[in-house]
Amino acid sequence: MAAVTSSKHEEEMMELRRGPWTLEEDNLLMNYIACHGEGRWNLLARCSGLKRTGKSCRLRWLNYLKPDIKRGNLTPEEQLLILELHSKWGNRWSRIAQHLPGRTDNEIKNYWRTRVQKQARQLRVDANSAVFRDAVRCYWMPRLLEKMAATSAHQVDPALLHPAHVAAGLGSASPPVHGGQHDATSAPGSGYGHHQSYPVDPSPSTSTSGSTSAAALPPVPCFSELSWVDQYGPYADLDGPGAGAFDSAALGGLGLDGLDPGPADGDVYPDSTLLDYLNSACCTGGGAMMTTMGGGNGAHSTCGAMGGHDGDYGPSSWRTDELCQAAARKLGDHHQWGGGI
DNA sequence: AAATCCGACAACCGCATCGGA
DNA sequence: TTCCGATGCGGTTGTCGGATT
Repeated sequence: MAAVTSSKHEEEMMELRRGPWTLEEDNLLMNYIACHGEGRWNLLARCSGLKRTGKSCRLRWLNYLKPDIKRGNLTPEEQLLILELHSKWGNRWSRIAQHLPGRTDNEIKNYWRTRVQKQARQLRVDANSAVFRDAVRCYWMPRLLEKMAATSAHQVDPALLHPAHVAAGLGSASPPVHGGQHDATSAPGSGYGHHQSYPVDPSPSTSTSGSTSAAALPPVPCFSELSWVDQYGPYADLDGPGAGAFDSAALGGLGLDGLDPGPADGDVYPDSTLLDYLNSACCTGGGAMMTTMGGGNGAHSTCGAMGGHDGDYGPSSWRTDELCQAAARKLGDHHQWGGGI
């Protein structure tokens, strides 16, 4: 452990910086990488003049400064892909990120923790439980598909901003383009995240605080309106302590991106309509999934029985490509699925 | 208007893995 | 084969801005 000790000693001697990066540090890092390329992060840290660890430099570059980093809210397509891939691979963030060009594992991980896990907590189920995956699959995903259909119909491009700052910004004082909430309206150079205001030239962000483009969407069925919800509850027990209450109150408070809160909106979906909607959107081959779900025959996860294969998550894994195709058909959209998944 | 709470995300930390000597 | 530094990965924390009270 002598090496570790001396390394720590070195770090102490260098008075390593921590916390938010400054514009000057970013420029130093970008300049160095432009000259020497990526990699050899410890050497970079020593030679670039940065008082940062190699790790910190690497992270800053990969998660923030790299030119092909895609900024902006995750599109419905990307959210859908994350849900799908996470169901297959679990918390393999880097692996998932490989399938979302321009997105970092950190970004995906944060999305999962702040959005997805929050919903699971509200449902009082484990985010990795079959119950929650079913809920996601049957409600969230169709809504995302609906959003995708709406988006493509209106020719609205997702708010994706490409930093593309290195080439143009080297040596300049202009920070890369990446808004706090990644608002597309952020002017170039004005958009450091709301946590990334440099000590100098704070560049206020035009944060829109969060939610993606759900505003234009039609009313949506919500969990609390579902007749099968209460029946489904008992099965949640199978997924561990505290997982039993798939209750209406919690469900009614859902604020999933793509799911409206429900009753507060004043729109009421007759259950029959809901069931039709869900059956047609969620199931292929005319399987009466919701009926089976509500049947109370002890089936733990009907969705899981619909073909969980090819994944590491066992029998309760599910594939969404068929689901997506079916839902897209239902929505009159013709998204192609399956490529690369 | 001020205080407090909460959501979101950048950054850090520790551990695992890889690859060269 | 073993050692050790470099790198990658996932979990967690810190901090800030907006929302709410």
